[in-house]
Amino acid sequence: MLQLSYIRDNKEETLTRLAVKNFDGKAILEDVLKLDAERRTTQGELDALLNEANTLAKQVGDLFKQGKKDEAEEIKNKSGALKESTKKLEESLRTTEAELNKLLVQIPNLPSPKVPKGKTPQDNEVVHKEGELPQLAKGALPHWELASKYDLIDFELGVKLTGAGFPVYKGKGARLQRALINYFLEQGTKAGYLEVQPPILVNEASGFGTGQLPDKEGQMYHVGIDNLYLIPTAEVPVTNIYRDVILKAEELPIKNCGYTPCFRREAGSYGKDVRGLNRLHQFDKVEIVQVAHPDKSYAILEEMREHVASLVKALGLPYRILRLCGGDMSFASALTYDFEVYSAAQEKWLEISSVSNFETFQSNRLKLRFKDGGGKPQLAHTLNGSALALPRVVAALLENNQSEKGIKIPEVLVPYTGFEWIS
RNA sequence: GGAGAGAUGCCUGAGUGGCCGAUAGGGACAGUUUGCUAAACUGUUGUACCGGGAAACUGGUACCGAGGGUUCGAAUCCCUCUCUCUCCGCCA
Repeated sequence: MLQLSYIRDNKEETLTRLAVKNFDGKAILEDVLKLDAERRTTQGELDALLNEANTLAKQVGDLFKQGKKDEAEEIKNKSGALKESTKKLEESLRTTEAELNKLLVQIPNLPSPKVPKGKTPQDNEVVHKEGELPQLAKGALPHWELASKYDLIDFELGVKLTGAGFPVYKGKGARLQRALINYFLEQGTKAGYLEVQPPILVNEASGFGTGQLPDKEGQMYHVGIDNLYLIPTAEVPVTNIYRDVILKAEELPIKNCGYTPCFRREAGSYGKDVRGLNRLHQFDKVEIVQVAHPDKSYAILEEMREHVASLVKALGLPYRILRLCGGDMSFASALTYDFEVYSAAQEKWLEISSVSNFETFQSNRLKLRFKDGGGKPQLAHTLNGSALALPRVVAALLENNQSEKGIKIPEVLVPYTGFEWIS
């Protein structure tokens, strides 16, 4: 959620930057500013009335003590009359605030000045590319066929138990999952992130805090009986740790990492994009989250990008980093780097990580602030990134590392898998 | 799931209708004292919004789990909800 004070003081700037995200904010901003002005007038009037009512009430008390009953009664009547007007004003203030809020949550975050213009993924800017694209022998298989050839993942069994998009990992397939999770967590810890293990169901307030609610309700699984949501990413519980928190400046930056399963309904997807591991309803991910001082957040974004790059590199996967264009960015992000690895058998790039700076967009909702010395609390910046999401890493590893001998496990993973080959 | 107790500031905890934005203790911070440490003493110690001011600051309003009600006046009384704790039941 954008800060109202910022919109008020920088209307034109806001419009221009929203346009980079292909968001025409003209009408909504007009309404926001109008409601804001209304709100302030109403509050001014209400405060004046309440002030009067408070003064009168005090007088009544004093008069009663002095035994001046008649005078007290008189003021009581006066005060009672005020109540009508304060009630009306309170009601109108509440309505105005609700309307204002409803509009504010519909406005996406402003993209940082570095964000390229554009509408589609084709307009994303490739900022880095590394690793040789593997030349596979004839007859190379896509990962879903490798998965069944070596009995690593059983998609049909998952359908039986739950439905499509809930695979069952078996044997070395399961062990590979566990190895990747451990490896990623270990690297996160080494990079100074505190490992946390959060709940994977969250309440509404948490969903709102990171921006999944109210709009993206349909993307999350909802446990109606208890009104809880299955998390689509660890970002939600981990970032919400800091909801309604005022930190000390010296506590920044806060670095957390965590592994969780993630659940996404992925309503509306279909076709070859969802084949095999490409898109699942349940998947595993290690997430890194930072809460940063506003002056440092972009340096930290680069640091996080480096961390993710080091993981991909260590796994020996050819990858590229994209700076997302305005049209392809998420609602809440100010700047996003996407990591894609090349999947040789499918001959396409698969997104395996997304690293973003949200600036104050989340913290404004979360009321996540920090205090510098005796100063006023100010909003912190939040950042997060996948480090990494497993399924597509697994897909790329299986496909790129296949040969007649089987599938070669990257060296860094061997201590965690306990085997060098899947064959 | 059943029965009971409770929710107050950074923490503990007092406060049963006006003198309460809120006693006290602890913690933290600042100052004084001290050769250092410790101790002692003094002071400070919330957030949001509206207004004034260049600013330090200052006037007002709201906030004692959340929402409603009674009243001239609510932390305090009433109702609803949420959560926590204790005991019992069930249980990895």
